[in-house]
Amino acid sequence: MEAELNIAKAMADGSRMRVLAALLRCDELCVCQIVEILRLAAGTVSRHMSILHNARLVQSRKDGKWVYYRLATHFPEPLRIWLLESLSDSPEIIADQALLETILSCAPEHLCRQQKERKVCDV
Amino acid sequence: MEAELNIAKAMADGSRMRVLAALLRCDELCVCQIVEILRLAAGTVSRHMSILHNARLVQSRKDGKWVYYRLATHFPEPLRIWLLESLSDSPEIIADQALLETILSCAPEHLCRQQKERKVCDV
DNA sequence: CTGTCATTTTGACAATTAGCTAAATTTCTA
DNA sequence: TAGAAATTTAGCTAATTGTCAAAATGACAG
Repeated sequence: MEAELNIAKAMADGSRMRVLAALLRCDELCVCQIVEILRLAAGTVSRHMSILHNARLVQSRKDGKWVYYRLATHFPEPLRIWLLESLSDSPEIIADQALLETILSCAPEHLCRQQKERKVCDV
Repeated sequence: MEAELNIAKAMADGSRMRVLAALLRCDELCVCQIVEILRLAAGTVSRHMSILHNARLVQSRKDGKWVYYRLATHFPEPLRIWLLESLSDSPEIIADQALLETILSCAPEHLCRQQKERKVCDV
């Protein structure tokens, strides 16, 4: 039961559920892109991703300085179906989806620069 | 997303997952029967059941002094499949299953009496 | 090498939650 | 109607968790 409990706990957080919903609809996302969606501190996002990773719901790939996350190949199919079906008409998820379009249309480097400037400018 | 988050939170606890697993395999259980499986204080069990009820994963029926819980008729099918498939070879769940057989074989009144005696005898 | 950048880890703090006991509620029965 | 029994609610404590800021790590560029 422990594995299933870890999975349920991993899903039992709004931020992590939003990340899963985003990953259900795009191939992969790097940490700075997820930061852009959640608008949380990078450290916090990293922690969320490690919880998802630990539950084996996502897998990661390192490309230079960037770390990309995607759904695990063994992501439980029933859960994929449940999330996809039940979250499709959720306002938050739809809003994230729109933001995701923008995020995916520019390279990760731009995002990171933007995030840094935002921090400096205190916006 | 709120409804789905409530569902995930409801499942994200070992005791509640065990109750769901038990209810997946039997029609309904009254609170004192669930107490017998979880071996937790009645108040605690009641609270767990209200969380599951609030997430709309279970529904209740009152019969005299007893309250019976069963899976909600609208229990998400993908979740039912996931739990059934992934928990079927979990040691804890298998042990609960065996205990459940015993519990179902005697009337709820006996259980409640046993629980009371256990409390008095401090066993 | 040295500095910079993206990510992860760590430490602190606030908020949430599971557990208990005890009191309150509801229902049945004498 | 009074008492007993099953369940729920309330108050409390201890443990867990989400968050941030800051330090540490790992990778690339000059």
